[in-house]
Amino acid sequence: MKAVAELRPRRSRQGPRRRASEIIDAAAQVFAERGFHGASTQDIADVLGIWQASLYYYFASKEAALEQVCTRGVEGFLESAAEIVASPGTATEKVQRLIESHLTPVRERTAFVKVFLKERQHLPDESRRRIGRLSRAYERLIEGVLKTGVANGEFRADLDCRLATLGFLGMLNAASMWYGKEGGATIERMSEEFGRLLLDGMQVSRPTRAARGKPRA
Amino acid sequence: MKAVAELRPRRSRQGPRRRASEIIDAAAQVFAERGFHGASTQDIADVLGIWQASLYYYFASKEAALEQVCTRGVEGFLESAAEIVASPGTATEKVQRLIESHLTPVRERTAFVKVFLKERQHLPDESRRRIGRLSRAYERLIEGVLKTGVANGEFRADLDCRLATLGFLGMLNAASMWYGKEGGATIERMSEEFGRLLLDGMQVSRPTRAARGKPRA
DNA sequence: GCCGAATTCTATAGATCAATAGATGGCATT
DNA sequence: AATGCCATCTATTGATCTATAGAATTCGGC
Repeated sequence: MKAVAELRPRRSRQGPRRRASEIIDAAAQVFAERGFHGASTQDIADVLGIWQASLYYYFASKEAALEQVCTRGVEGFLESAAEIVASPGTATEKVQRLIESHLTPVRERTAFVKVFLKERQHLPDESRRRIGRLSRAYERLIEGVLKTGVANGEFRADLDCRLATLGFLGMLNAASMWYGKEGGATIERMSEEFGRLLLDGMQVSRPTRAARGKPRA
Repeated sequence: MKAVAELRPRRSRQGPRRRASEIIDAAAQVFAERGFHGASTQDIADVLGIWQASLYYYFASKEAALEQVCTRGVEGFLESAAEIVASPGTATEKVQRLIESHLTPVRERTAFVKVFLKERQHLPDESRRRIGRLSRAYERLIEGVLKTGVANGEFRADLDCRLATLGFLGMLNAASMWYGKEGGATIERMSEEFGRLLLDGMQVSRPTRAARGKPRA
């Protein structure tokens, strides 16, 4: 429809990639708010103050835009996890660092991470599979650290590493959904609190829960 | 389009609510698979083997169908949590029972719970607010149990009850997304493993993580 | 075998939306 | 100040989808 052309400051030419990145930022924001199918290309154009058809100068299809958003949503996770896994340190220390490195993109690229988590299922087959492989590789890295921890006695022998990995990711990924809406929930606080919750539940040797469960009052 | 009329066994008249419930089951299944906006009413009709327009005998609009699905997706959570909270027992015991009661609907009504979790944002204002109130009341019940546990010394004094509640729900809700896809992940196993993870992370008095973190190998 | 209600079908209106094609205007460089 | 490219606009097409209206069919009960 209309696109308040009068108010739009004509963009001076920036680096060639710069404007393209603004377009994808807008797409990420809109997809995060309304979902991929719930958002129209018009919605994206409105954020930018340009006409709907102009978007097609930057991407070939709405699905291609989703792919770019999701790609930015996963990028970095695998790399920094691999770095942590390869570095020296106990499994406990690695888990703590994995938590921090998982939450950092949530602060830096909230919309991208949200879209990756909720909308990647709507990607066309090829890119969905590509991104699915990345996710699975990431999960495997985490699960590997847990298994190492079990093997060397840091973690309980009966820890179900697969379930613990899924629980770990479930807890941390939920954070991306309410980050920004929950007042005091900073990345630092979450890293600390979730680190304690998860690590204390994995580690060995403590009295049974039933025994400790008795309240003193 | 077409709706294989030859193959469809004409439904004999069942209880008045019975057929309506089958329609909503189909909607839940389709919404869970493709998302609310990604699913067409045609998709729902295809599952049932009837014509798209016939659905409107059962609901007034696609959004009304979503509302019915989401309502069935939340129902029971609040009631059984309230019952647990009101019953006698330690906070530890209550948390364990809250975990089990949260996961049970995931087995019984997987599609409904998934749709509630992922699609409720697309409900029209009024019903979204109604369902939002239910969710928040549920969260408050859980947070209340954690606070009680901190107050009576079962849980760490420095436990961030709000974050722990959100982490708790994040972990458990993620389960509904992969339940059925992860081979050995039964509700019982998950209750047990997630119970240990979360409770051990909340309870008091153990050596520092750093000290226990040293591997023996 | 007929009646009436429950259920499904047929036909279509009306809206929305992604995507294409080509025109237009500005800006940097010369 | 003329040129050429980058970015956006204008106009439109065709597909898809929700929803409505009313006709037709089924079935249980009589």
